[in-house]
Amino acid sequence: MSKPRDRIAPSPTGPLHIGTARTALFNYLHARHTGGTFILRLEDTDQARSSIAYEKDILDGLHWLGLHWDEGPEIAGEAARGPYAPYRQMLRLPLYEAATKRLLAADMAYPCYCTPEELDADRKAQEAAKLPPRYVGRCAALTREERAVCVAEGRPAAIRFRVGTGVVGFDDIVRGRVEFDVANLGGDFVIVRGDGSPLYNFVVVVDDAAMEISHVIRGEDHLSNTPKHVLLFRALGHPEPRFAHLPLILNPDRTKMSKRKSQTAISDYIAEGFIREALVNYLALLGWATGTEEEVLSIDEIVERFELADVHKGGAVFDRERLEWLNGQWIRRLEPEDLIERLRPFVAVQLAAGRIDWMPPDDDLRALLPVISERLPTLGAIGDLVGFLWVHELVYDTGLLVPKRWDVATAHVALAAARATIAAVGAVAFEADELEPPLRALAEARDWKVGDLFMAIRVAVTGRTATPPLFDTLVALGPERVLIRLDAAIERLAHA
RNA sequence: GCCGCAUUCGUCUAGAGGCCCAGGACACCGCCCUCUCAAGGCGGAGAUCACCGGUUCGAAUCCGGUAUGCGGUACCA
Repeated sequence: MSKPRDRIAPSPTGPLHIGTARTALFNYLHARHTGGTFILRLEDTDQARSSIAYEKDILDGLHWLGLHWDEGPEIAGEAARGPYAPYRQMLRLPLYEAATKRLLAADMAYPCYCTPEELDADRKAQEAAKLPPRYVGRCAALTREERAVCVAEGRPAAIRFRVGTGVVGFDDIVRGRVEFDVANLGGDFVIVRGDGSPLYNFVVVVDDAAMEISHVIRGEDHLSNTPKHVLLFRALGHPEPRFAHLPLILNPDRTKMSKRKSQTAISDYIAEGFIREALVNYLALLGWATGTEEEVLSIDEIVERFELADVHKGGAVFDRERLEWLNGQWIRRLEPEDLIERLRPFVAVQLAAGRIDWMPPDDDLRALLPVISERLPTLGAIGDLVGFLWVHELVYDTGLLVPKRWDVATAHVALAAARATIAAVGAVAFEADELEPPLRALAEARDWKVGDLFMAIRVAVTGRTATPPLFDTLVALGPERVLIRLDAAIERLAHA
């Protein structure tokens, strides 16, 4: 048996959607697991809604996720890859025309001259009669003469495919046997618009046939289109591919995930600092599981374990909390240099937003890694976590300097004493291990709770009540700035 | 309306007739660790397996029906 050929066929009418990314991932997983070929095809026949910016967003997103395709369209000056080019539907128009002609010649399709008004009236009448909407077949049996009249009148002709009668069935890999009575398909459906442009349900089949796609893996929302596709494959004289309809990703209210109710653009997740390993891992686990208790898996481990037959049938609610947890898991698994590399753009964003005053050198970031990696649910959290390290002036509420058990005077005395203690440690010995003992001793000598003393110092040097461990933070700041900030805090308290 | 698909803790899921009065993970709660916040460890709470009926010595697992939800029903993709 020949190797599988799987494809993702996004339409550039919006940014890369979580659902498209998941479908792409499952196609990729199936191709890689079986040693097959993963193909990218751009479905850009909806010219009105397609844009090059969306196309770029989609391609970049797929690349970012690591879903590299074996065959695909030309992009940014790079030639198309693969023996079935072009991989962009607007460039394949002649193929659809040829297929249309064949269908027309065999009378498996026919021109339809119905106007939108007529169609609309039909639909309304059916609705009023509580009948399911379907094409009434007005043009199905036009004589040569009648057609000639329409042509002479210059009426545009859409092309309709004859659905015939009977039951169409197929064996869906995830759902099993699915059957539809052709009578419920809504009548002969349009495959080419009046303006000559072909429709999705048609081109998808022409292309899947031409590209020898063996497995059509897509969202469940396409399940009811499948009988039309099966009919078309047969009419075109091409063997049908296997179908696998994936469960939908859902909004919290269990409706199909949508922009209205959820964050759906992959680029938004990237911008927040989710990393590809986590997103891929999370998406793979929506609708599929290994059957073991393994959950944190690399894409290669998933490829190894993936089976289409193990995919679920029921929809899955997108759970951001779980994604965040996985993101943390993966951030902690990154090699230090890799993490620095990925963190840098997020620090740059802070700088550009004016939330920090300078860009820290990599050495500074590297030194921080041990204390920040377990505190980053997303890379974008870096600013909130340690942005105070890279600003000239701290902005905070003076009241924070006074722990609950203390009054202003105590805080003032304590910070002054802490300043002296820290100064006494000196720049040469400015290490966490050298700073902690004397400050603990100070608290003990004055009968202060160490937590209170440390909290006052923490706020004085960071402006925040939640930070990485205090002594590591002091070291990261360096002796000069620690003393300057302590002085500033002491000054504040003097006036409080 | 019609057609189709689905239904195990709040969420993601394990489960393919006895191992399940249902296991894991996220979230939640408590404890431990602890200078705060995390991370980590331990523990807890949380599912009459949608419902009803059948098959069977025995059903979350098989069969039928019902309910609910979702998807589709375009000269969108």
